[in-house]
Amino acid sequence: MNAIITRFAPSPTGNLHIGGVRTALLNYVITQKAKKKFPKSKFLLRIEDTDKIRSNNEFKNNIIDELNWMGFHHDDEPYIQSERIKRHQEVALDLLENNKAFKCICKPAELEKKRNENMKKHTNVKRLCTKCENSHDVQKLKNGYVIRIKIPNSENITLTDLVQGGITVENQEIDNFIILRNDGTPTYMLAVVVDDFDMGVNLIIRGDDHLNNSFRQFYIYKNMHWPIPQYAHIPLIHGEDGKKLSKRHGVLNISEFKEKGYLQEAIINNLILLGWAPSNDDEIISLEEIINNFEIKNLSKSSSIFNYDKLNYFNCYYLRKDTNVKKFHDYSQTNPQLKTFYRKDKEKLKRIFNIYKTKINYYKELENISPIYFEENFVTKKNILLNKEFKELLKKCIILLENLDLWESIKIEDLIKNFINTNKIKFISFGKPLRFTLINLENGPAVSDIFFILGKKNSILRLNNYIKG
RNA sequence: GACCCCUUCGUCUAUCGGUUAGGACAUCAGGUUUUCAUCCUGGAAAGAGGAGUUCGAUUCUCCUAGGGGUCGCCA
Repeated sequence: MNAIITRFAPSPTGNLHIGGVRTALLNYVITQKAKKKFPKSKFLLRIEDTDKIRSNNEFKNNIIDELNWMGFHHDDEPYIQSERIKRHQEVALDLLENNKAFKCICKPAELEKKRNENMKKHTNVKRLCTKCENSHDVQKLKNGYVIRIKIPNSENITLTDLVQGGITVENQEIDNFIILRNDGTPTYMLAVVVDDFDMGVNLIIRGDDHLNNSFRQFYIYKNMHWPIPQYAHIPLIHGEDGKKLSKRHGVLNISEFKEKGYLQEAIINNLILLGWAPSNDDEIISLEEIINNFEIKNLSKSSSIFNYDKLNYFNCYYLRKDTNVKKFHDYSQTNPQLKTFYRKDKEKLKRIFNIYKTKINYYKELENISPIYFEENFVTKKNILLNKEFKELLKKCIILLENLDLWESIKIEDLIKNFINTNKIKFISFGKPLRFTLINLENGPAVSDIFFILGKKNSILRLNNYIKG
């Protein structure tokens, strides 16, 4: 056994998606685990941008940035597939010269028509070009053709997949796929194999939507006399409707999760539990523990549905940890609204976070919560709770508050408790209108915490303004 | 339509032939609490259906049904 070389190979035709993050996570975890035994193991990143029309740099940068943000650092510089076209062409010509591939001049529209007809007739839709391979005229052409791979007709292939197990496919089910396009550029099917071989990739972990491709790509490996890598085709994540995850399922790009204030460890914890479970019952699990315990062979073969409730549960758990207070600080610098509050009074913002962290699922929720505490010309709204008796009590209470030197939640709480005791009233009958007077909300944090957030001066100002108004 | 894969509570899963089928999220009910939340305790909730193999099947085999993936000069 040797070092394990894995790769994450996204195409930059969109931003990094939660499904892609999971694939990257699994590649990363497996490689880190392997590194403990074989330090030369590597996790590579390859940008598959052979589709020039749909690929762009913005997507490429997003993928690289977000992968780094997640903490899935790759070894080596990112490989850019389009820079290796010459090499891909070389392999295509090699296959052609060795009679492992052939030129084809079939028109896409004709093949499309034939495919539809064959589907209706319930016959094979895989070998649609039947004439070109045996036509001397076509094979002698100097241009205006595509190059297709040759697949023997009567054999079958069995591949052993680390997740899916042994799978056998008849060659009849494999098409003579194109390896070099009309314009001389390589297709994905060729480029992916050439690059994986050249980079020494020996374990391919990818979505099981590629499972069928393995059987096609097998013939490039075989004809080039290259070793077949190990495969692990992981089941896809689905939306709540059981369908492949897509836009209509809501937030999906990792950038959006980041922007909302989800933490990396919550996302990782949530994703690793799709299709896998740790041997003990403890589902709160760190990346380090995942690396130590995860086994790809224990991954489920069936797809799983992405669940926001559980993600929120994990995020809520992690963002409350004291060790993650710094993350809130970092987040507040990336969120425009929180950043202005931070500049105004960073201590106040921090107090808000500490008091609200048991009530929120992700940081962005503080956007709606914070403004009331930063409002400079605060005016208490009308409310049925604010009756005459309350007003009279409040006047007395303000005097006590003004005399309180140490403005801390516990001290304030004691003061209010004493106050209600001496006045023989119930906490709730005084506390609730008091909360409303301060922040125009009936429900929320303990009133002593609200006082603490606002600070002595501002709290008393708000109360006095209410009394006057 | 063809090929390949899958099927345990609503969701994610545990179980490597014998279990009161376990856990987590969500949900419901109590309790703590200063409202909301947190937290604690408890409840309800599952082997797609049918054959077989076996003393015994959630577990092994087959069939059916349902779901998913693939079938591009996209990746």
